[in-house]
Amino acid sequence: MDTLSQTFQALADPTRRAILAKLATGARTVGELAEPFDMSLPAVSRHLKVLTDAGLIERSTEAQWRRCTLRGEGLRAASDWIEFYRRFWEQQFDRLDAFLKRTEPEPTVSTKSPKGKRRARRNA
Amino acid sequence: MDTLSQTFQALADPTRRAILAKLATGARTVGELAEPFDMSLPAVSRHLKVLTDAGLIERSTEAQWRRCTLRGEGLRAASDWIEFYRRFWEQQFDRLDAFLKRTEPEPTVSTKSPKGKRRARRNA
DNA sequence: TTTGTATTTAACAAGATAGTTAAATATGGA
DNA sequence: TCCATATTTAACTATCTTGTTAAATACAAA
Repeated sequence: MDTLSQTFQALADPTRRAILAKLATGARTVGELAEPFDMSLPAVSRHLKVLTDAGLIERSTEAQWRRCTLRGEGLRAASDWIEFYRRFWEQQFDRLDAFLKRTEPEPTVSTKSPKGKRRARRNA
Repeated sequence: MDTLSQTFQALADPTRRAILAKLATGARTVGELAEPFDMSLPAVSRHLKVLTDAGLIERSTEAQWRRCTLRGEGLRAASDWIEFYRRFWEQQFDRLDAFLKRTEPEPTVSTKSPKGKRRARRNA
C-alpha cells in the first residue's frame, strides 16, 4: 500500500487517534496506552503496530517495556496533501465571495426581478 | 462511524484521492471520472458514494448525468485535526533546536571527548 | 413507446480489518 | 533457576471493503 493510503488508513480509527492524542502529551508504554480502552491488550498492540508501520510512532525497548513516542514527521505527507485541498477550497470561497460582490454590489434586496429564479445571497 | 474516521477512511484509497484531484480542476460526470481507471463503472460509482457519504463531493443531476463537484469544506475537520499535530511536531523541532543550541553553542566539532557516545548534531 | 446512454443496485467472492482468547517470548529480580 | 510482569504472536471469527457481472433505473430523443 502506498504511504499516503497507509497514513490515512491508520488515522481512520478512533482508538488509534486517541493513542496519538495521548502520545502528544509524552511517551507511554503499551500498558499505559491500553489502560483507558475497553479492549484486550493484543488488540491495542496491533493498533500500535499499524501506527508503527505507518511511521506515526516510534518504539524503543526499556527493560520489559516498549516505550512509544509520537513521530509527527510521519504526518508530513498527509498534511501536505490535505493542505493542497485546503488552499483549493479557500480559493473557492474567495472566488464565490468576489462573484457575489460583483453580482450584488448593493446589499439592498431587489424585489423587482420578474419571475426568474432567486439570486444567490450570502449567508455569512 | 464518526465523521473524522469516515473522512480519513475515504482518503485512504488512491482511486478516491485521484478522483478528488481530478475534481479539483472542475466538476465532472461519473463517466468522465471513471474513464482513466482500469475498473468497472459500478466500482467507481461506489467510490463516489464513499466520497459523497464522507461529505467530500456533491452531486447534482443534469439530464441523465450526475455531475460531481469537490466539496472542500468536507476536509475541514480532518485538516484541523492534522494541523494540531503538525504544530506539535514543529514545536518538537523547535525544542530540539533550542536544546542543540544550548548543548553545543560552538559549531566547532570537539574531538576531545574520551570514549562517550557521539553527541547529536543537526543535519539541516 | 421504443431505444440508447448514463448510472446505480444486487448478488457474489476475495481479501483486509479488528476483535477475542490462549500460548509464546523477553526481561528483571527473588 | 524459577517466577512475575510486559508485550507480542497465533489461531480463529465476524464484519467491512473492493472488485466483478448482470439486472434495474432514469432520462432524452427518435
